[in-house]
Amino acid sequence: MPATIRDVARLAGVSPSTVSRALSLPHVVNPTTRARVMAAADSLGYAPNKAARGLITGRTGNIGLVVPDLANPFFPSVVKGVQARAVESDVAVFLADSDEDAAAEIGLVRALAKQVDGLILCSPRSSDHELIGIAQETNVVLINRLVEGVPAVTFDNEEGMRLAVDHLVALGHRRIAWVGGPKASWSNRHRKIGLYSAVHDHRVELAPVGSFQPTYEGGMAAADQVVATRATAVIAYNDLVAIGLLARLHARGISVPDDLSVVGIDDIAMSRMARPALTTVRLPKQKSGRLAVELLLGLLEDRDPGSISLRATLHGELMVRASSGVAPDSAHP
Amino acid sequence: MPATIRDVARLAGVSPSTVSRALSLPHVVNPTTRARVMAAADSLGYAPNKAARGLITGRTGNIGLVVPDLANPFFPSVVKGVQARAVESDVAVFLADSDEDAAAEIGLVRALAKQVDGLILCSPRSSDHELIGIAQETNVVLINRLVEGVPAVTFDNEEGMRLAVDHLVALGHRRIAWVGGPKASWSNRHRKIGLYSAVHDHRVELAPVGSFQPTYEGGMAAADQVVATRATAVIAYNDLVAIGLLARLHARGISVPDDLSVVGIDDIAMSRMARPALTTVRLPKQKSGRLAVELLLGLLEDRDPGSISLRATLHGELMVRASSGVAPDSAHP
DNA sequence: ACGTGTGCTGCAAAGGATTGCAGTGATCAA
DNA sequence: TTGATCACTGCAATCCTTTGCAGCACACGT
Repeated sequence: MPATIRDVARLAGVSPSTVSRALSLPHVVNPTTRARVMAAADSLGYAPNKAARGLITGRTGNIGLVVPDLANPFFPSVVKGVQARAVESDVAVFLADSDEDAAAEIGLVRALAKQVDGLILCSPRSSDHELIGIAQETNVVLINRLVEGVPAVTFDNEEGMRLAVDHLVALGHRRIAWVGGPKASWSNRHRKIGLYSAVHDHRVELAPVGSFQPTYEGGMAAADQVVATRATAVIAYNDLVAIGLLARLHARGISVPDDLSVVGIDDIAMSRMARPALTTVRLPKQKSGRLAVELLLGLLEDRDPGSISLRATLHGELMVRASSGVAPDSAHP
Repeated sequence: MPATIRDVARLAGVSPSTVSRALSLPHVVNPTTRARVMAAADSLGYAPNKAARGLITGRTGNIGLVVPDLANPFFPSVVKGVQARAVESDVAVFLADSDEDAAAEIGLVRALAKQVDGLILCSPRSSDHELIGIAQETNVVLINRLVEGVPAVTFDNEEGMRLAVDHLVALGHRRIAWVGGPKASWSNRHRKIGLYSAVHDHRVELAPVGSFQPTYEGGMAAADQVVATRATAVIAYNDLVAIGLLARLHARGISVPDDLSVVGIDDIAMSRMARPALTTVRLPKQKSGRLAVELLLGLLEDRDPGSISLRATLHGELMVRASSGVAPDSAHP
């Protein structure tokens, strides 16, 4: 039903080859001819069939994006960034949601791999081994995960946690609780490292309360243990957990930030709207998506690796809001 | 790099045609041959090239999904539903975000239309006229929008508002404020209709306070006008607006639900976590996505229209939470 | 022994676009 | 006038699959 290159050729009175060249290599065809072709093309509303082109050029002009769970407010932001950057380069995006399931993730990747030029895997749940395997077969860029030899854009988690700790220490806190995320999580590991290093440097106490689900419920579950540590501040694995903490603390009549300061990391939209508004470390989520696309597009240009940078690290920014305040007993220690 | 049908054919000692048939029409090839082909195929990890197949069959096995804004928590749920249903039928999904821009929306549709079997447009911002035009060229299913002659899955907004009003009236409220959404919005129009009809039937007063952005900020902006109406309850255009109301009311020292009950519609994840938790009408968002895919797949099967239902209406469910309570003066009217 | 039917399989075209190579015609120099 | 150069343009092959049609071999009935 849509116009083909032949229709345009016939209407312009030239051969299909000329149409193809007029559109993609404008300088090699006679300006008069080109004008005629152009006119014919947009009188028919012609646009080349990407699939057909892909067959011969080996490039589809499509990329794939896999995320663990769109219901987690972190990921839509990343998707949006990928989207925005992709349309700028006239690239279409396949989206897949693995539902936090590593096996499903692999399946989606396999299904997508054949019809895209490259893949962006955001916070992949698969093992390093599997990811390396995938990276050998396809062009891959990781977001929020680092694997030997695979291009990636990551957040500086260590620095982010340091920002949080610096902030709390400046407010006079000397004993800080930590609500950890899933043990298997790459970012949990790195956040923890940054945290330990920061508290060590400041010579303040750390009270870890274990691993929890990275959800609102996880935060609710962790709250009582946090209270039991007698810390005056708590840093949560992420904002969702922090908001869960806020809810449970309120229910128990513990005042934030007067009795306890709460700090998260991510800065999802919800954090601004929490009560009290959540102090957190803003991670440039959309930017990570944009950057991943740029990395991927770069990979596709020069086939020779090494010519372009394969790593990008994004920095967080402390957003001081109402959930953090001076330590309760800092006036009379 | 990936194996082609010819590689499989060579390995199995048959012609490409036989391979093709062995995989898609198993009953027409000799069982022995088929076994040999199968073995060859998965020893090479062969999967047919969708683009090449699409070229000849006219079916790509891909669908497109366009949403106005992924940052709005309503849409990721829909996307997730579409996704989930699509993978079940081995269909891949192109996702595009129009950023609330009608012109961009059309552009994305045009770009996508050529490489998909059909399109799902969620809450499209374009005019009826444009949508009809698109529907003529491509298979289209709308979500959350009704246009003459175009298949669609919608929510029963009228009924949803009635649920909200019934609830408030039962709690003794006699004067209800309404914070409207964007004038151009299809769902705003229908929610308003349902609302007017419900309050009319119950013979209670309605105090509309105008149109606001469908955002947290919109809700903040509307709050003071709501208070000025002296209504004892307010229904917001959606949950985001309701949560904005909650925030501003709290800031002004107005207690919810003691002084004022607040009800939203959508039931986004955030609503459960609001303080107080928001009473709202849950719209089956994921389900709408699943259903849209089914409708679209149905359209692709039988080309003859009329054989399948072109419309689906989904019903909301009242989620009573802490933001609504008995009317303040209902004990002594 | 011959014709017919049956069950598989292969040939070749088609689908839309790109691209190396060859051909056309014009222009210019000798 | 002829030969060479140049700027364009067209032919045809190619990418990977699918599918209508034809062909082959075999078995069976007569």
